[in-house]
Amino acid sequence: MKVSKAQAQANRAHIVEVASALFREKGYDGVGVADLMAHAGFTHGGFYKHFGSKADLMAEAAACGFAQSLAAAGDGGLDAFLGHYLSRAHRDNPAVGCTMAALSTDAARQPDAVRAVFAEGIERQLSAPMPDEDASAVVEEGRSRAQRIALIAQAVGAIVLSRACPDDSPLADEILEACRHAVLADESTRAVVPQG
Amino acid sequence: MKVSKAQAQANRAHIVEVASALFREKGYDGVGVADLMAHAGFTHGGFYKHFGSKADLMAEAAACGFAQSLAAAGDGGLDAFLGHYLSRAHRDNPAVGCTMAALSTDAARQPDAVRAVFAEGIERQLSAPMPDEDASAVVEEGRSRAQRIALIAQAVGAIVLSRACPDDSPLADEILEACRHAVLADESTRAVVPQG
DNA sequence: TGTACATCAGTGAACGCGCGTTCACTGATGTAC
DNA sequence: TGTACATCAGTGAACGCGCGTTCACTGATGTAC
Repeated sequence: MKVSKAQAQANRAHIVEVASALFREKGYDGVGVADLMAHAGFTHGGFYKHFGSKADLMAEAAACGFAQSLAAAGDGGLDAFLGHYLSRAHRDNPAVGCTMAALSTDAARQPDAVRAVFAEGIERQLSAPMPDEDASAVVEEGRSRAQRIALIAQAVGAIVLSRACPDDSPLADEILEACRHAVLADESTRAVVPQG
Repeated sequence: MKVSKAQAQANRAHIVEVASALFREKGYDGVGVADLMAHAGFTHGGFYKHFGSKADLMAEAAACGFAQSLAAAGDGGLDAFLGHYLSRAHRDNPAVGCTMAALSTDAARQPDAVRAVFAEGIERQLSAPMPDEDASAVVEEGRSRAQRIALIAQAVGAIVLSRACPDDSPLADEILEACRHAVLADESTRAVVPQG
């Protein structure tokens, strides 16, 4: 049975969104094409009417994930951002969380097309307006690019390490808390010694 | 053909070492039992004379990787450590690099037995003597546990993100450099404002 | 506006392949006498 | 020390299964007249 062009386009977008979540949860190798299509409400045969290969979908799903992150971030201050990003909720729900934290290692083993999307996604996170200590505006011109990179790396590393621990591990929670405090402490000293 | 007990034990250790490197390079799902045994110089059938399952080997291989890291680290100062850890050489050779950076995301999707080894491995990295700014010993009692966690998270995050970029990406190198500088800058200000 | 036909999103069976695991077998090692 | 036998690390074929991908088919959509 054919379907209207608009419906087909919507179905395609739906598949990408579902894939984006499933990949983040189970990794690229942890989700099969049949799996994925079933979760989206289709049979697997139609997959190749939309995508050239599973790797093509990986790239599109990653782009979708990065777009979602950008839409979600950046409303509150650094404190609010860290409270959300370095939370147990984020750690325990990778499907709706940060694509960098969930799939960077998987992406590293994929073709350049997928990794190019990651580089672009990271780049866009860097260019996006970053949360600043809005009220206590001791800082004059915000973080440097290098400082934004370092901040993102620390946050991603914290989630990655925390997720590697067993479910009830106290260390898993400690990692999140330690990094939250470290970033905020660094933030407060940056005003004193601006030459970061 | 049977083999002496000593030889069998050596063969087993060899398989674990080979697995440790291959898993770091290609991920847990990227290496099959037959693959792995062939790389170690055996046929796949004998695998289950040594290990109960592939997951059992994952845990042992991770422990082996952590032990190697501990043996390799900690001789120089922080500068030397970062120069090695956040280098292109480390990023481009995961097989002989840090297990946390290479497999934490993969481990997060594995049974608790594997993740327990990771938690223990992270814990041991924290307890190990960490590189300090030996000569310019302005800092009195070294880093706090939380500061060590934050340092490791940042270093791991930097490698993970750098590896997700395409091979010739300038961003991949920039991430390493930015994090190296950020850590050293933080180190120098920590002397000024000891309350980290 | 109404009819005839081409398009193509979605279906479901099938493809070759590699996966983790099992198993009967081999033959040197290690042990009992 | 020498012989007879049990052990068990390693071999290689085979197991069922799920993978990514292909393909003939369906039938509503979209188009040409």
